[in-house]
Amino acid sequence: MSETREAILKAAHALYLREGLAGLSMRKVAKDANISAPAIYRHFQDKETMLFELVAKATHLFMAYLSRGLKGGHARERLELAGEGYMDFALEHPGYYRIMFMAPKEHVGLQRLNEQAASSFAPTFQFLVDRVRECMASGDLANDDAEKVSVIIWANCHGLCSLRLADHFSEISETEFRHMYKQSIKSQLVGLS
Amino acid sequence: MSETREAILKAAHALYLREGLAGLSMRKVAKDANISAPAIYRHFQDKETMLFELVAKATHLFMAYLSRGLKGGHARERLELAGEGYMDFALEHPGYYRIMFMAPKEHVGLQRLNEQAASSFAPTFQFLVDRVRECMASGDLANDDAEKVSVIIWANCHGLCSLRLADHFSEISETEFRHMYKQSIKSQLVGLS
DNA sequence: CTCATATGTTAACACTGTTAACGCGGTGCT
DNA sequence: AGCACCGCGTTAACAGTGTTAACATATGAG
Repeated sequence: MSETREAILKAAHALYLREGLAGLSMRKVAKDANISAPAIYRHFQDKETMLFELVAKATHLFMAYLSRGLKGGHARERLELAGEGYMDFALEHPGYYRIMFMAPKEHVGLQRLNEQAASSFAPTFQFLVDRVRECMASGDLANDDAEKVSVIIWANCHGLCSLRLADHFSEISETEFRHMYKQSIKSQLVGLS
Repeated sequence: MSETREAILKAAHALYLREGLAGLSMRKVAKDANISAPAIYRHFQDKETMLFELVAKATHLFMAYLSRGLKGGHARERLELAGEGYMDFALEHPGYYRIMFMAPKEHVGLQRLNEQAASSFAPTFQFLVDRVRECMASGDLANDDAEKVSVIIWANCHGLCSLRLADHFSEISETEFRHMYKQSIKSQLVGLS
């Protein structure tokens, strides 16, 4: 790829992690990349597509976290470990998590981003579905529509993580949160088995 | 209250519902209220506090939806109905839901809003805790830390609703979604009882 | 009557994303 | 070699943003 294109992405990456989406302006990115702002538009259609590149990287990292689950010895353990990987990703990379799952399309004018993110996210969702199918095959989960059950599990994980990241219960310590998260998953799996 | 203050809020309200947060600009609000933009600042400290007024109204409406649960005959039913009220609110007033629960502080520069929203939200959370306590007393839920269990339930509801509102599974029809939501709550309560 | 206060105005500042117009350097074609 | 093209950068500019300063006007109190 182009030299400066990488520089732009690197600058945008760092700036986003430093100041969040609100602080991410094209002019700042340009300055950090030692370039003028309009030059960015030689490499990216607009701000949104530039952002999407970051999301793509984040999705890659996210997949790595989920894949930790594969270390598990049996189906149920693999599913639970994947769930913990999900939480680890959210807590260790809140900036990424926010832009991946918590940016409502209308809020910042990111319609297209969401669509693209959704499609790039498909394989990681498939990973979850696979874990669920595995559990249904081994009897760890009751037989049912695997995709639907996956969504339910995903929503449970996402609910806790997103509320946490939106500071809706910041009074709870991180270890308490992690504990609650695990318990929530376990009790939910009980309900689904 | 002041005459124009109400006009401003009304205009902001309509504009937000019409164009979302991205389209809500002080100048547009001013124009809709037949006023000049800086005049707004005679009535509100800044955009954020103006928005907070809308959130407060939304919270009021939200509480009404939750309270539908009280129609239930016994503890378990009241809890489940409250959960459905939660979903109804999210689906019928997605704009409100988004700004209440899905606006990450850093994204739009709404730090203070989130804090205030959190405090104004406290009573509605208390309502959920009460329902949970009731279920523990009646034996519908296992005895445990009621607040923690409430958070887990809330997260489950929020996870499904927020993913839905973020268009993360827009391929599912609304009736399918409602069905899945109910099933998710039921199975979770099984896990918690 | 006068003075203070509340409430509005216009002009302006410092930003934002984005486009237009221009220029420079290298590459390929005749 | 000359010339056109094109990728890549520049500066200037546009339309929009939240917000503040400076100024005006009306209203009510002493």
